[in-house]
Amino acid sequence: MAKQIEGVYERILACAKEEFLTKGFKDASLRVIAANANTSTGSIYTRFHDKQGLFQQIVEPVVQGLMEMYLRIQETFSRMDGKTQVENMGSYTSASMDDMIDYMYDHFDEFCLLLDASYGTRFQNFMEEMIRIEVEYTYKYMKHIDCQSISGGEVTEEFFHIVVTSYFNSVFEVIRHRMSREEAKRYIRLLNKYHMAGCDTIFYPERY
Amino acid sequence: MAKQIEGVYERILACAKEEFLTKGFKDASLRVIAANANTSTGSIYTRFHDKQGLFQQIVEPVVQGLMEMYLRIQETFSRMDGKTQVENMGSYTSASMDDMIDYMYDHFDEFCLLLDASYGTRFQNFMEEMIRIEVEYTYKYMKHIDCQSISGGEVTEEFFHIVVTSYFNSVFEVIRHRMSREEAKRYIRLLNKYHMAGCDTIFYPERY
Amino acid sequence: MAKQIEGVYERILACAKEEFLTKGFKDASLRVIAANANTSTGSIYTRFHDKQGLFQQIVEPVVQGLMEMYLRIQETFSRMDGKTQVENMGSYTSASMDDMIDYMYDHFDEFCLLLDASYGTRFQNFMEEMIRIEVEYTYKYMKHIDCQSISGGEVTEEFFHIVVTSYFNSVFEVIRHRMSREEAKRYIRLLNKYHMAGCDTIFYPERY
Amino acid sequence: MAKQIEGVYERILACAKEEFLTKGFKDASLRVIAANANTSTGSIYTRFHDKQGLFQQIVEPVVQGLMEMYLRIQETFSRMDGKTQVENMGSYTSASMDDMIDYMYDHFDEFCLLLDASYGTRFQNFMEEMIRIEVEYTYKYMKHIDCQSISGGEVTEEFFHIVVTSYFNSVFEVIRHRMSREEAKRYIRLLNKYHMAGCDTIFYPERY
DNA sequence: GATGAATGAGCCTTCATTCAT
DNA sequence: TATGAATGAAGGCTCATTCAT
Repeated sequence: MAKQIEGVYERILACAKEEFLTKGFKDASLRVIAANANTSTGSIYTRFHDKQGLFQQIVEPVVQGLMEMYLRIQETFSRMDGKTQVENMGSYTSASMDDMIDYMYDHFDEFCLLLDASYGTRFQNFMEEMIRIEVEYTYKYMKHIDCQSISGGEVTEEFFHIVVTSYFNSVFEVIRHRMSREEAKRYIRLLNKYHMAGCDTIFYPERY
Repeated sequence: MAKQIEGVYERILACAKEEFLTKGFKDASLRVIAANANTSTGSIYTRFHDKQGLFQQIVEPVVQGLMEMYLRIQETFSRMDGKTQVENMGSYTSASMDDMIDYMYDHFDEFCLLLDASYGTRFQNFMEEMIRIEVEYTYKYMKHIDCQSISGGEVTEEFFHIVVTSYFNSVFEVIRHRMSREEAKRYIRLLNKYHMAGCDTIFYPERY
Repeated sequence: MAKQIEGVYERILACAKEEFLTKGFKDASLRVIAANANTSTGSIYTRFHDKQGLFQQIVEPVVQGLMEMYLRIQETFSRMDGKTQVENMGSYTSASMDDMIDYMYDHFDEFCLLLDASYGTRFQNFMEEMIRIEVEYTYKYMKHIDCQSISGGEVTEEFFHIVVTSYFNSVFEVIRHRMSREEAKRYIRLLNKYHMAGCDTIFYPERY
Repeated sequence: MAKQIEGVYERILACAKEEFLTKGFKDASLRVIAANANTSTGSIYTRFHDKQGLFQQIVEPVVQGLMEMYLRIQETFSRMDGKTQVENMGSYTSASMDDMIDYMYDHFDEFCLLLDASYGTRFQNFMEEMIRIEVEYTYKYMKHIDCQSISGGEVTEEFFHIVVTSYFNSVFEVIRHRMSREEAKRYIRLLNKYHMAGCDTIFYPERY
């Protein structure tokens, strides 16, 4: 009864991360990964079924973790009463983002894979999916609190989507620059202000 | 006098655009392009020399046009005297961006190729290059007019780079949404306000 | 009634020589030849039928000229009476070779093509063919004058073939070195002595 | 433990030898080799990395063996004292050549590949290299023993190069004739005498 | 369960030759 | 007759995946 050789699993994952990060999913070569991990292509298939499976194994826990955290944040916010929501939106968003950044830095490589190396996998739309959810929730909320520029039709859901994408991408860009966690947080706090001010121009255009 | 069969050139270009847009440069197959264009792989080589050449033929004029326009804009601005610069920065930037949007819409597919399908070609860093130039020029300019948060070290060039990337990407995101030109312009005007306000939080943080 | 454009024929030949010399018959590209000759591939086919035909056109006159000269030399020798033959063999061979060298130098490129670039054509065995004839004639002659080592079976026709090949190749080697005609002749005269002495060891082994 | 299917390695080598011998390196087709060997092109790559690697695998050991043997022979000779050298040159050369012939016959196909099918590989100059070495050593030696025709400038190194080439080629020609090993040796012994006598005409022209 | 050789489709590219203009 | 675009077979090579050992 042969047992899976200890350490191989981990080595494959480590080498796969590197290969995927360097070349992207499609251009990554399983043979190269196997060779670097000092094992055989076959043993990748035993453990991960196929190339997609390998990528998924690396990335899925982080996807789920991120999604859970994200939904928890949304959930918590939506359970607040209306007044609290309005009063704390800024600080809550900021604190939440801090937690998210921590999570991303705790799973840095995996997150980078999702960001820039997932083309060709079923995760290639992960970021878009998150943005979609964010847009949906927030847009509903803005409508709910009767935001004028939305009910007035000046800010469509599509435009809001673009803005949120811009926001997320600016955060991701910080990640891509591979700065230290603290520096990143400082920058992202600045970005929050930046985008908050930007959002004001959208939702309260009369002030501009 | 041997002539190229009429329409083949156009068909190849059209099918190549589609193939490149769908799969990206690397994953695109010349066989598929040739088959869709109802011709032979060889006839691609007759016209475009090789795969890179085909992509280049599609994209290069647009790259040059865009670069020229972009540099002309920068040049014109830098020739204004200091006072005019400060006073008209906002409106000038906005008008310039309108021209750029027009150019991009005039060459829509080509621009999308540059945006999302150029990995593996010598154009893969085109957007980054534009951003780099924009950052360089503008950062110098801000320093020149003695922006406090820059001389104070709060806004590093790196952070500014992130912000500009965010700005450009939001514009590109509009393009990606494939909306009508007019809608796009309207959105992008809004985005300009959005980012201007955001930039104020960076350059004049004392107000926030 | 369109006429063949003047000078094209010559230009194709010139460029073909260069291309064949540089790359050999198989690796030579008709498109390169046409391009260098400032004409079209088609015009090569009009004039020379195909790739082989082009090579042949360059080389065939020289092949024939050389063959004629060679056969004339053989013929003349065979018409001498036995005594004259024996007495003048050395000087006659030497003078003949001088004439041949002149011929080769008069058609230097063509000869080099035959020598080193004819693989893949019907001329690839041209040299062997010449050697075969030389062997046949000379061997018969040696037998005729009742050479002991031949009738004694010590020198087979095959061995004689090898020796003649060696002789010819040493002459060709001089050609390959691309020295001046005069220098070449001087060297080849030395080579004649060299091989004459060598031949003596074969035909009169008792002296060695 | 995945094993290479038995006999495939050998079959590929055998078919490759045949294909290379028949068509030369460049014109040989891996597809044809694979088909003849009843396997897939991929399995050639598994074993030999690429086309060059396949050729190299066949030929390299022989190249090294021959070179080692050759250099050992040169070395041994150069270690003799001057008098012994002069006295035994003939017999030593002859014995050495016998050993070389044995080696070539022990690796007949490989040697033929080197001889006539290596164009386009890194072995294409192997024979010239051997000749170059031989010329260098021997020319030095002749100078050293103060050969008159060398110091007199009658025999240049270039001419000597031509002569040595002629000698080697005559030996190779025997190989090409694919005669039995014994016959070959007998012929080559005769060739040695032939060329020795020839060399005398060069180095001691006053006797002729 | 581990191995890695085998597979064969697919990649870009080159070429001699044909043939419509 | 001149042109050179069109053709399609063939080239070397890579790869994810399968499967016998």
